[in-house]
Amino acid sequence: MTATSFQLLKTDTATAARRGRLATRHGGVETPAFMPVGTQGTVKALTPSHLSSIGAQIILGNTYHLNLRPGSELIRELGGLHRFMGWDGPILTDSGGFQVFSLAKLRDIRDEGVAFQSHLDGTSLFLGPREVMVIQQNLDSDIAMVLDECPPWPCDRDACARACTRSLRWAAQCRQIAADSGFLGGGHHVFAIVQGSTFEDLRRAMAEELTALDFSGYAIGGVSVGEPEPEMLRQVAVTAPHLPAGRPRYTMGVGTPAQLLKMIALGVDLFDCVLPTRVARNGLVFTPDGPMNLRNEKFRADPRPVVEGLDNYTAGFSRAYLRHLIQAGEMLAGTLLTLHNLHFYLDLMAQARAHIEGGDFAAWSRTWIERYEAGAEK
RNA sequence: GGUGGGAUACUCAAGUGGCCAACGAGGGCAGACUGUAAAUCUGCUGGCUUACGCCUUCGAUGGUUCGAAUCCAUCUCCCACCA
Repeated sequence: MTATSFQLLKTDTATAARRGRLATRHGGVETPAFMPVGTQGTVKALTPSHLSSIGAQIILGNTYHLNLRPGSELIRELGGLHRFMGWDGPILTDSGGFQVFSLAKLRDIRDEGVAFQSHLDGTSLFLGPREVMVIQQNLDSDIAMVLDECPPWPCDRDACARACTRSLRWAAQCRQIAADSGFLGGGHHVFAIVQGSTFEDLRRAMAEELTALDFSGYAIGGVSVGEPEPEMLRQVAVTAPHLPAGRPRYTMGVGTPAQLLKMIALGVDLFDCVLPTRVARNGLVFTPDGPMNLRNEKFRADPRPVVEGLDNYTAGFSRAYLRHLIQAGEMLAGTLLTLHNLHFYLDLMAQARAHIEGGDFAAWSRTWIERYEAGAEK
């Protein structure tokens, strides 16, 4: 039922990079793609029209957060998340698995699911496979993620194996619930998530078992949880080859611009990360020469745009003005920098797609990464 | 002219004999941020120094004291009230 939803248009010869197209009920996604994160039904500081203007194809929402506030029932009554937030492109919703990690002090993992204590008011909230699928169905998510347990780094092998076993069972249950409820038949997707921390054999085994269950897409989870970059890349490198070639591959929660290119070369198609949006609100912008802290005094009178040649609304303002907005605590700073950072990411993905199509992805990305990392060290 | 109150680092503002290079806030400078408990958090903010430490500071000058931002005297400026 999902076999034709992902089209592999081209595979790079020098790397494992892929150029693809994912169909959803709310339109297609050209891959490789970066998905801006809109946890609470908004990509922070931006309007949907901003997102469209910089070429965003698909955004994220979050099961845990939206169910706590305003509640998935309410969103269903009001026509689903797309209508509720005014975004009619595709939406992928995370299952709350990351909150197992990020809200570790406020939850209790059981075999049946995860009992959370709300970070807002302390009330109890239970998220099991059924709950997360019902919530994501209420949200009318185009791509629902299975419930998973995202273990921290480092993680001992036994704990990791238990997390994998639980996550695998939850994935199978989510898959079944989605099929029984008609969610899958209605054209929605359910993506599985491979865990396994730093243990290659656990990752491989989980990838193979999930593949046998036939999901519409496969995510690599358990990265960007505090591990050093080489370890992160290794985990992606050892997992991606065990995922089915005909389905989209999604590395969850990463990364820097250079990391994205490195993972595209490993055969990853989709990414999401709060980095560009979060750091934007803290004054940091991405450039081809590495990140740049616009708060710094050296930009006080700098008349140049953030990055030459990147055409978006923010490009009409000087670094000096943007620095002024940051210094003055003006919220427009968050908007303009977020717009820039996301456009930088989305434009980078567009370039990657073009170079995969053009057959020179390896050389282009090597040059791009060299320049970026040389600038980042300064 | 008289009486009372006040003058502390970039700003506001604590501190009334040693624990004071001096609380706190703001401002400034810098760093962090990777499936968002984040428009957040952390560090520094007299000078020299990696640090130990040394040096110069609390309106000015002089004094008391082993020791003063803190006590005394005089002066300068500011505020309030009375003439």
